[in-house]
Amino acid sequence: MRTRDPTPRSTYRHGDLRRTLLEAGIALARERGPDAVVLREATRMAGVVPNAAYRHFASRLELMQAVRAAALSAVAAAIEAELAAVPPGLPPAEEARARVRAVGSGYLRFAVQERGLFRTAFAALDPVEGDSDPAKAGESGLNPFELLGAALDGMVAAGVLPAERRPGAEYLAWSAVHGLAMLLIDGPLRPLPPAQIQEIGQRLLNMVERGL
Amino acid sequence: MRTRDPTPRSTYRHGDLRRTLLEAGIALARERGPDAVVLREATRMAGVVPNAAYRHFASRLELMQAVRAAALSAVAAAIEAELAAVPPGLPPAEEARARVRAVGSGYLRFAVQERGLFRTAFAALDPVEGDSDPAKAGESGLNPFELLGAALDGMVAAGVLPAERRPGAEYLAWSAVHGLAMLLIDGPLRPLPPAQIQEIGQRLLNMVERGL
DNA sequence: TGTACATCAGTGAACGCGCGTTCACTGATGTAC
DNA sequence: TGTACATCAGTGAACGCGCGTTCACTGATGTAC
Repeated sequence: MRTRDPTPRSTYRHGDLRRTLLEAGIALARERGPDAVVLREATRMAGVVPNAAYRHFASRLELMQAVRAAALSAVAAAIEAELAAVPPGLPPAEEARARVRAVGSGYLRFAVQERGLFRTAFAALDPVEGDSDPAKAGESGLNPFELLGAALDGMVAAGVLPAERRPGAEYLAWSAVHGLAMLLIDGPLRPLPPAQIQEIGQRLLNMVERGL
Repeated sequence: MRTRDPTPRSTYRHGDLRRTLLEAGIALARERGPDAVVLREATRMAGVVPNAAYRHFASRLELMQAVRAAALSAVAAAIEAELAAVPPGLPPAEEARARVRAVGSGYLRFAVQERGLFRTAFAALDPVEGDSDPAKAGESGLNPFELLGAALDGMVAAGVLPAERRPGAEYLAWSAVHGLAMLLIDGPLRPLPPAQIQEIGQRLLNMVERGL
């Protein structure tokens, strides 16, 4: 399993091994999901002896967590990109709705386009695990969940969502979108052509909008 | 890792090793999820030498698939139990709605109570895998997805769901419920107390009902 | 500006582990005569 | 009803694999004088 050339160095020191290992880990996660993030493989890709990794990560788990944080950032960035594409100048109610939809679309788009990273971002690392690291943020400094929360707040502010329905609403919306992502990625909807994926995604967002 | 006593036999022949191995596999999946379904461990639990398994399963994957089928049956059975508890004598519209909710509740209940089996039932077996075995059925002979479909058909028949919205509706409903199950099992909602789990489940089902 | 030295990133070799799987076997069972 | 024999379920021993991780090391770097 040669995922990347061993990149022989001329120098004894590597330069920035930590970053290189992290990027190797991300590449593995992108290609084959969280289980593919193997410490030895990352060092191979970096052209370095296996135990060199221990200068930078205390264990495989620590590397894994760094990769996971990067994957979460990437999800946030995808959502932010979609938010940035919301046309300006809409009436407030429309804009608020469009922003919530954008969060959902960005999430779904990322799931489909970066299957391995998406699974890495949300995989339970271990059967029972602390999981207490704060989810990593995107450019805005918000993680995907917080971006969704902000969009929902916007709906309340625009008078589109009754305030008494706001608490916990992110869990409902997140559930719907996350569930569809799973069905598209690992489940029976995997073979769907892009156009149908797009359509079912929009229908799901309609359901959420109407149902919240 | 002694998960179960090795159950020493007195007879040379085992009797029903296939069933015993399958049950060992199910026990492992129940306790620690799909990755815990390890061929050697199953034979240890059965009190048999590792390669004895090959008389009954061609490979670890084949055992895994049998365990997965059993897990899917268990999901279906949980849903059927919830369906059976729908009170009789409701007006048709109410009953149709109650049945759809029952499918969702059964699914969620199973996910929370049988975390390991649930994950096994829906885990992608391998990064890229055929997945073409027909989902195993419960008592009714229907798998979870088909049970949901039947309940939705009931809503159309009762005039509660416009027929033109019926096609594909199972994917929307399934997404929502499956997503919540994931958040409850592996995600940030894991620590929620049972009462709150119940409440958010009902709110989600409200959203689906209203949004479909 | 030049030199001595502490630091510490990466090396080399090796562990023990548990896994799935293969091979040639042995001995209990049940069927044919 | 009794015996010979084919079948085939489970045994025993061994493989090669890749993994995470530990140990004592070496040699490039950069700082203090």
